[in-house]
Amino acid sequence: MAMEPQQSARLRGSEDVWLNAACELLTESGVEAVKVMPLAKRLGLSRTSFYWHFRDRDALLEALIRRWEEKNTGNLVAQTEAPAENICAAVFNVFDCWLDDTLFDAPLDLAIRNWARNDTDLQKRLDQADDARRQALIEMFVRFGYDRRDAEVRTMTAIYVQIGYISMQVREERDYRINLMPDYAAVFTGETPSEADIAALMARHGF
Amino acid sequence: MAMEPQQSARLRGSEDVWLNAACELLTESGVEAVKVMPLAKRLGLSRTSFYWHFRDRDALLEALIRRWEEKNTGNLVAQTEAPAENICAAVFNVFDCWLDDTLFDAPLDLAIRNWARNDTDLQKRLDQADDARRQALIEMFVRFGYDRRDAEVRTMTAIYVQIGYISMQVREERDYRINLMPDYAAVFTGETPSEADIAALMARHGF
DNA sequence: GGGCTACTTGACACATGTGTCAATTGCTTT
DNA sequence: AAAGCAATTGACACATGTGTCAAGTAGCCC
Repeated sequence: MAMEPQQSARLRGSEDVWLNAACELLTESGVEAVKVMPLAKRLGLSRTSFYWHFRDRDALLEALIRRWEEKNTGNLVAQTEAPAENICAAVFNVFDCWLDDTLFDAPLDLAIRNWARNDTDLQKRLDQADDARRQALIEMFVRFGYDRRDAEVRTMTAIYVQIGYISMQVREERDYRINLMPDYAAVFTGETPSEADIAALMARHGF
Repeated sequence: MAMEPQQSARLRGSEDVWLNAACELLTESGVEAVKVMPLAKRLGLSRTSFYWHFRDRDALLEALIRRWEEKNTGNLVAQTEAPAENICAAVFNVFDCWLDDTLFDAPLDLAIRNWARNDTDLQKRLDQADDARRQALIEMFVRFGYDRRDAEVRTMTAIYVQIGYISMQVREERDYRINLMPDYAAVFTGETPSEADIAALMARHGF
């Protein structure tokens, strides 16, 4: 055991080490799997060492929630507000989230959703996040001339598709996915995206 | 405790009693919650009594999977094949599943999906079910003149919306939901449903 | 090299879960 | 009322999880 070189430079960071491992376990197997004992085994550390960094298991779970809150919703809302010439280009801005892991952590979002089903407090925080995302998308459609009711249905279509997609854990090649995006944009908006907008989307993501 | 009259007529059924309780726990809180001890507590029975009806916990879980397999996919596929005059009417036939609990158990579907994430065997069975549903929907769109690629995108939109909807556990009034259905049908198909088809959908569900 | 601090450890106490077994209860059938 | 089967039970043995504590180790600053 413990054949790794002692990284004397990075003594600080043990807290993050536990948190990262917890995040992996959370996204791989759900909250129920985030237990101190398996975590310790995975890290090759003593189980009790955990309690030097976190008060208890609950403190670790709270840290996980904070990490999620600080990442996903903010970027998604920002993408709906990015400047765009037409509705398809605006939708493509949102699609950036599904192509760029630094903008949105889909597995984490899914894990939080599943967790919230058995945790009333977390469900409240999640509802707030969902509300913010919904409002932002509706405003985006309205800004491009859709009437409110139509904007709401198109927003919910886009949101449900996104949640359904990550919920089914689809494993597609990146280029397969990006190739379908113009088609999805057409369904979501009812308009056919222009070649220029498609090219811009592609270019942003290295195609 | 146990104030219920002893239902002497229905001694047989204890197995179902455990299975139903397990199904409730599964849909409410996930597989991790389907444990013999809490189950016994909920039923007001001794924990060990369970082992007279099932060999072990795994046998109970297997029974839960069977119950799901025998219900959801079959009805959904059947609805895609129901006779229809046009694509909107066909989509409305599928929507019957989201309005009639006897056709499709959405919470159970969600619970199975979450469970499958940590169970390779179950994931395989789920993949087969999803494949069957996908093929059936694609054929439905193709039958009404959509080209294959378009049919695939529209199918995946419909499937993701459905999964996303149940994954987010939306709680809407039945009549609110049915009122939006013509709008969703329009997004999914690109066609506006006729008043007659809308009226038929409503009538089938008592509106 | 002595001591500080950051971090790790094993032993202990306890809760909740699984599964086995021999004994018991309570309907029905005769 | 006796026998028989269906269903239930408590005691036992064991695994995995949580959290506390006092003692131990490693790097670093003087």
